[in-house]
Amino acid sequence: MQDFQNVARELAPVFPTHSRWNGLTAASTSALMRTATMINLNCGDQVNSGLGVLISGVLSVEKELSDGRRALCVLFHEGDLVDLRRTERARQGNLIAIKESEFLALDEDQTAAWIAKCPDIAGMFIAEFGEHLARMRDHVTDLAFKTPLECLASVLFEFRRWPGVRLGVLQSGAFRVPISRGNIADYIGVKPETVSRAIRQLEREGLIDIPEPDQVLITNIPAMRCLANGGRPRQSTRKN
Amino acid sequence: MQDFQNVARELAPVFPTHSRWNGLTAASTSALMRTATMINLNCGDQVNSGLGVLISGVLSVEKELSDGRRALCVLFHEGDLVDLRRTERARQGNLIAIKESEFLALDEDQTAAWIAKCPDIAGMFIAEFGEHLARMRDHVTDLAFKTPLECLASVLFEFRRWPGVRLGVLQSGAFRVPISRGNIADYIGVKPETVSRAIRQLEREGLIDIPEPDQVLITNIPAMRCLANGGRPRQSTRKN
DNA sequence: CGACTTCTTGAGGAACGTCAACCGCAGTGG
DNA sequence: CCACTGCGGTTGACGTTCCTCAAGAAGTCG
Repeated sequence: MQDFQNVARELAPVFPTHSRWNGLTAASTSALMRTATMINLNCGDQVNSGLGVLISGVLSVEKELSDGRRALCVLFHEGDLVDLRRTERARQGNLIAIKESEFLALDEDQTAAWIAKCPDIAGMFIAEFGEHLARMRDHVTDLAFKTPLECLASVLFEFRRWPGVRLGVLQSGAFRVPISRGNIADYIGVKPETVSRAIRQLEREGLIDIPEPDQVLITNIPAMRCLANGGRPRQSTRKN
Repeated sequence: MQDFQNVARELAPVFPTHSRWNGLTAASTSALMRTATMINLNCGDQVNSGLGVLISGVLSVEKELSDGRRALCVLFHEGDLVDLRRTERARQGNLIAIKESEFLALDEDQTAAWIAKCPDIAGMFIAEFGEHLARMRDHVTDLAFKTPLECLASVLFEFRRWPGVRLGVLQSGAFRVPISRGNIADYIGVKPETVSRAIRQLEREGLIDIPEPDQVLITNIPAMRCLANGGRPRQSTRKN
């Protein structure tokens, strides 16, 4: 009840501006809000709810192995629908916050009912899912056959597309890398050392600039794009 | 018109038995069918439609690079909803048939209208999407940090879960590997040679049996499961 | 039979993971 | 104020791994 009131009272500022959630009808929005609970998360916190909308920050589905290997198999940014409801699979992984975040958790049963009742809510879920599937296909492509340098270029472009990471326009496209190097490594399936070396190399070659440790400016966009699309395959082992 | 009649006349046998599509109401089914076109595909054929249901066979989203590297970023099996409608992303990839397949293509606009009108169709899409997202998260986990041997074990379990691959019960769980070694390689992000060596090794260690080149019997399920969950990390480079 | 494809096996090298050490920074406590 | 600790990031050395290449085996199709 209290949560409901908190959320409903300031309904307008809940969803990030320009997020597609603002396209819902007022009725659907308030219906969803009635099932919602806002959760504030610190970096590293695990999220118990598997359904909701990320208002700000970064969440990730983390999978760990007993020997310490760790993968971040999805990243969620602000405005994303988070839906991990299908848990019948073996190792589902944990939903964790990668930085301080605000998560609008939705009640699973009530939301399911609203999906059935409101076509626009169902359409929103379908649109979000389609977007996430496309994103994951890209990510799988990166992981499957790209070298670390290419992966890094690709993931930098991905971050650059995120809302809220762009710095002042005067900086001509510099943006804030929203997650740590270690997490980037776990996301692209390499070790932190490799990420560090790859970033150095991109910088040495003049493709990117690192004004601050957590900021990136892509100085040679065509070359980086080419790299992200597979411009640097593994070199031949043939002698001469 | 002709296609519609063909499909609608034999409506019952269209969807694979036990597929969740049979749970739709009769009205919704016939509504969908009215927008449907059955397409027969040979191995290697590219599918132009980006929306439909796979009735039999195997489809895959293939991404290629100019230097010949190739990745299969998703596999679809019978009963799966195929939806590649979001194409605003850079490199979308091609939907191709990995073996002879029957694909029930749906008209995008009409289907969108039916999704908005029929809650059970919308629910079906949402359920399928959720399932696919979970599958892709698992696959990303494999690709991100597993060794080829572990990947192979994991993908063998994935195939074993597919409908229609199980052989006679007398064979005690042997199943038909539905795709070629080369395609397995592209799916788990390694080279065909590595797949070949990994299969040999699993066989040598007595974890699996290969009665026919395209069949697998997992003889030591617990050990294989352990392997698939990360039981064989890279060995240390430390000298004792 | 030859031409072709797919799979297999082997040899060798580049690359990335492993380990270790160091740096800078933030927090803590004296 | 400084020492201590812990953490994230960086750099270097080294070795396993898996990719590259090549060649042969096995199956398919004409």
